[in-house]
Amino acid sequence: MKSYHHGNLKQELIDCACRLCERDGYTKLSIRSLAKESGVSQTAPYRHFETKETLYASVATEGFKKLSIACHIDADKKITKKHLVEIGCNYIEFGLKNANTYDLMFGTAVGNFAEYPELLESANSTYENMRLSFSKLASDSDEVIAFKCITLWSMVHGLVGILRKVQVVGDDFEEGVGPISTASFIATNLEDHLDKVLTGLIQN
Amino acid sequence: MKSYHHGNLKQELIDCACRLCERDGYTKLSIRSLAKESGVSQTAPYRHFETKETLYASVATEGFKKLSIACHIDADKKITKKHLVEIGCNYIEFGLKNANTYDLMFGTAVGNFAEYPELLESANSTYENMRLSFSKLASDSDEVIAFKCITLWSMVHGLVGILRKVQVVGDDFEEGVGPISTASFIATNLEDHLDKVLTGLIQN
DNA sequence: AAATTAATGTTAGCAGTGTAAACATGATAG
DNA sequence: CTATCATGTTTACACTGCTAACATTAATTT
Repeated sequence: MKSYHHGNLKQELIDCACRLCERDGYTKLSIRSLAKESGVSQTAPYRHFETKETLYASVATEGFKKLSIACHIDADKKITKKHLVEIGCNYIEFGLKNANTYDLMFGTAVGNFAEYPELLESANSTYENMRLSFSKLASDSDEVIAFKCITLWSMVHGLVGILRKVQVVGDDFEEGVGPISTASFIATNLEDHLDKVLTGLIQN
Repeated sequence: MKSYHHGNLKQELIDCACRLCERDGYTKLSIRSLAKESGVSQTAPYRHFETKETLYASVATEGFKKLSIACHIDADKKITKKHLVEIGCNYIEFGLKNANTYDLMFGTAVGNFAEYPELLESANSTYENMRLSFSKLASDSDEVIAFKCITLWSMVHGLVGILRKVQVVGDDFEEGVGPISTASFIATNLEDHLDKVLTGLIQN
């Protein structure tokens, strides 16, 4: 009982893409399979996404929105180091639990965010949230805040990457004191770890 | 004047793959185009690489070897913080200048390093080098050394990722004090930046 | 040295992909 | 009611990874 016009195809494609992308990785995602899943012809998606990268951009946009939510701290009052540690932990948790989507967000599948206004906006807004938190931590200059912000971001971003990589290998190997078990240790003591490195960054 | 047997196909394919991968990104790399480039039939590469991932693994292996060299510090004597800063800088420089290869090394194109002994070995050896440097910095326990090592690695790894991402967008936008110009600032003051964050990590 | 085997290369072909062009249908605006 | 425009379909092309069957050369064994 399906009419010629689907009615809600674009959103359904995005939702489906998000699901499949997270399940199998964006590499396995094909426009054709997506179309089939939505019971529509192979090329129908092209009415809504100029190219595959456009679809990727939509999925990545959703990803940044979710990341923003995951990293959101509701503290109107003063923000402490503990809050920032929490933000960092939530960030890393998101990156590890949504690894495939995370790849799409930070990999090279979408070349230049500037070509996709919504994506650029959602990514900037994620940054802006973190920036705001730092601005509530201490009365630093904008430059210093941005500096701290990027430092924390690159730190947690790096941890996501390394922890994931080592974890995969760790499924096959488990040694005594090598990188693998060390990474596992860090992963299970994230709060302490972030606290330690953040202390060096902020003198609060 | 080419004989039926190429003689050195495997190595030529790897070399060619490394070149093309770095030039266009591993996504654009196809076995068929590679074969054509080497003047050999479409399926000849399959005699040397079971699957495309195997080829990726070979390129990634070369990448880790180069990264090892880039991060090598010849200091038999005592190693200082300054040396580690240098290692970090060299690492980041490698990641930024060989961005496409770096993607292959740390992305998900090669799923599990353990399936490719040479890759696992070259990656581990890169880690081992860094570990050795830390062991010459102070007489810490193995656990502490591994901890510091992974922390530095994730830090520089994260910086590579964030700097690249922001740089791409920065080609189109350039603001005053936002993330883009801040990242540029960090990129052009890498040594200071690494020194600052390393100071928090080591009490030397 | 001859014969057998293993390594390496080729041809043909399948199933799947991104995407463009031409066409069909249905919703909407005049 | 009609014209237009957004949306969906069909067909087609060039490309991809990969397999199977076959050809040629190198290496090994007798």
